[in-house]
Amino acid sequence: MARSTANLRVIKPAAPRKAAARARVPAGADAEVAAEPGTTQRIVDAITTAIVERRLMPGTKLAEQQIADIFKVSRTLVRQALNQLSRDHLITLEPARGAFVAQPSVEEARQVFEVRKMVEGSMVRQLCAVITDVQVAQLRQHLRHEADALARTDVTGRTRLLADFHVVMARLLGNEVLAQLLADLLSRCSLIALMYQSAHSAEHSADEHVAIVDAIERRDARAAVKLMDGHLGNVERNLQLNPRVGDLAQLLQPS
Amino acid sequence: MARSTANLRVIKPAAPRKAAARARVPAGADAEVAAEPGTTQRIVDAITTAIVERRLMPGTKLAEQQIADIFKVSRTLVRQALNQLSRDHLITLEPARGAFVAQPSVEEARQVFEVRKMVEGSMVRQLCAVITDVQVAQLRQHLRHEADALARTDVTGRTRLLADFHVVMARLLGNEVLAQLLADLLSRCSLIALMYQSAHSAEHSADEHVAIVDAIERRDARAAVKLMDGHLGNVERNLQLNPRVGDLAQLLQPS
DNA sequence: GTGCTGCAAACTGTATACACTTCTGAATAC
DNA sequence: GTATTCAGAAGTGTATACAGTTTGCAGCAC
Repeated sequence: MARSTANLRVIKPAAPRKAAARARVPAGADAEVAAEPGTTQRIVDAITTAIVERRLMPGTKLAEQQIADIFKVSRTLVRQALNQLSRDHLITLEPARGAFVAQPSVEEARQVFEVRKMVEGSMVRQLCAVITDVQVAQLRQHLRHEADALARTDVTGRTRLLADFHVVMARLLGNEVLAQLLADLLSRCSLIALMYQSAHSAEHSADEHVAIVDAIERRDARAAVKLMDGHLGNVERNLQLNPRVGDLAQLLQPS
Repeated sequence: MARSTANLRVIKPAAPRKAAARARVPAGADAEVAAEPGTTQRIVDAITTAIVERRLMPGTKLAEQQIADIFKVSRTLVRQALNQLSRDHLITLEPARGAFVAQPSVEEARQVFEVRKMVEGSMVRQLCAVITDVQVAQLRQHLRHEADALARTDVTGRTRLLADFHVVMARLLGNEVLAQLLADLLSRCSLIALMYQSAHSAEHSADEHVAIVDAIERRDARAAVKLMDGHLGNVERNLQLNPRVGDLAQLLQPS
């Protein structure tokens, strides 16, 4: 299938100077981040969104050559991307068998939400102590975006914004390590939601976000923590944490 | 049964280097995978321990071919390992220039410790609520190991055990997601300590561990959280968070 | 002597080649 | 007709080849 080399050389550079992909912005407000069209990253992003937007269902096999053909690159780059995705727990790599869209177990889902409660509870408490009025306004604006997406029934944007809410709070603390950690957890949650969620009840989540911001604005740490904890509990409870597709191992367990 | 033998390739010469730093188990599936001495993982472990044991100083360049020669493999596997290490923040990959042992900035150090306080505070509180007497005994045993290493002035083992203490607690909660998250943070802390630590004051840390376990045994959540927070604060305060080698950018900043 | 230019060695980034494993399906045995 | 075996296809794991970039040094201009 490999057509002769010919001139498949796609000169993709055009990226003159690789900017700071690493979030290392000490003092200089040199903020041209976020735009790294690295070839591998492009593949990672494409597969990630495909999974999150439910175009790739859990358990789907991701054949290397197939993906390589799609992106017009060699398997080398595809393998790099798959490795990265596997470290994000979005896919699982089975030795000598290939890559598959991950099927997080019920137990894993439980653990992820437990960790989120720990991290985000502390985060909200901290936020109440140090947040400025300007930052509260930023949160309000995010809530407005959520409402917009909800009104437009923009499912994709809505889902993303609801998740981003949590990352935005981390960013407000100026803690990039925290933000990245939370982003990782949230991508896993996307997959979990995808597997176990019946009805999305997005308005419910958005309302709870509003309540949380209200508490933060009042600098009422205790209430904010409680609300966040309840919010995450609701999201988790909203999942059908009963075995479903792909959980054959659990379905056939107690025979 | 054995068709074409094919013994022209010695896959791996059974290197007995274990170092189960990060076990890559699918979390929900069959758990007979336990020890996978994958070739790539062997390189990752070797470099990791070399960094943590201060044989590779921050800023050191890691040339691919050089490492490939050492491990008698091709650059392909070395690159995989380097990618993994870069995601663990132990090295940084500079495009077209190579891999270097990371030099975490002071700001990054601060953020990592802040996250640790958040996560481990919640963890200890949770632990007080659910821990069993048997598990308390397990913690005590770990403390004993710490004391042993201290008595033997086994620097390497001591450092590892002091870090493991925190992961052990995560494991006691039965939360693998939490444990892995913490393990990541701790590996970054090793590097941070390596860069900024003057005197180790290991006994001090060990004593504080004892106090934490005491509080946990009493199921005194408030005290345990406070002790853990103080402990992490002490560790952080013990660092010389002033610019040092490698922080030239900061040193030359206000010119 | 100092500074610029350009070439060559070394190294990284990507593609391709090849070995080995898994899977599928058809032919064979019962 | 059902079960077993085995060969070919397809796919993954690793090595190697090749192209582009960075870097260090030598040579040249001034």
